[in-house]
Amino acid sequence: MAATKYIKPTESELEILQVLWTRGLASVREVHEELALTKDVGYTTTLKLMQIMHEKGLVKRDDSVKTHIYQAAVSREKTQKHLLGKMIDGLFGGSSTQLVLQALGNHKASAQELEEIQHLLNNLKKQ
Amino acid sequence: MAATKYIKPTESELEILQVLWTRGLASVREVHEELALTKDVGYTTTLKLMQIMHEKGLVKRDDSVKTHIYQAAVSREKTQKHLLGKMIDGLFGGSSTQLVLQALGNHKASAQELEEIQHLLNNLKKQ
DNA sequence: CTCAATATACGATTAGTTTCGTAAACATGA
DNA sequence: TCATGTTTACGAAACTAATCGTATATTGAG
Repeated sequence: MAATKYIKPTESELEILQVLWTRGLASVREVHEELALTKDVGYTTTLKLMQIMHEKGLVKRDDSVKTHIYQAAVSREKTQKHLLGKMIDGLFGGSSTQLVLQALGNHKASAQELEEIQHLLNNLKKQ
Repeated sequence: MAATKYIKPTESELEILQVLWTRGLASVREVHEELALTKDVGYTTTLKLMQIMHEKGLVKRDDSVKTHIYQAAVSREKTQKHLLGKMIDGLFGGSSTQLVLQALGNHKASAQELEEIQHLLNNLKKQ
């Protein structure tokens, strides 16, 4: 039983996955409209990308109806984990702590968010 | 006065920057030997990449001697900050906290590292 | 039914990345 | 000197990503 090889989404593919992760199900049109809010791109470009993603197995689709309905085939969490791990190894010398320090240092977090982190930290300390 | 545009290093370029960041100064040969430890690549490939990086302004070099000596022209911290910010926006919905939770959850950190994070956390809480 | 709107499919182009072969310059030791 | 090894420079090939034009199919309004 072959472990299905992890496919690294390209940047454009990630943008599309974003939309699918938050919407669940979406047509090419819907995805495109959302992308078009923040970038200037043609409809067929979005279509083509989603077709490629389908070939790669990044998305699933229901093509029993004329307007195909897509959904992500990879989970947000798995993808985050993979890319984060890659970044930690490649850019932070394998130290997740360095990454955490950098992230917290540069981006503002609310008091509530800090509490969440404190919570997790307490749990980790217990072990 | 134009803000010098941020150049995003490619994956291969990042590998080279890694070496330069830790060594400070290095010849192509030295960088190549280090890369060759973990990947199979020809010498001229490394050379070419470093030449391209020089054109892009990612590295500086002293070519007053026959064997050119290179060093990074972009700092590790700035690069980390940039790529991390991109990842937070693109993959974690803009929430650095989500990224931190994910990072701490998946990678083990030593007690000492946890203390470092606790420190930073305390400082952030005070504000 | 026919026309217009909208959908998918697909090929081609462009740009960027990575790779390496080959040539030319240069230094060094025999 | 001259042969050898090391270096840089350069061009081109192979590959990937992203873009869009055009053709074709399908649906629905009139």
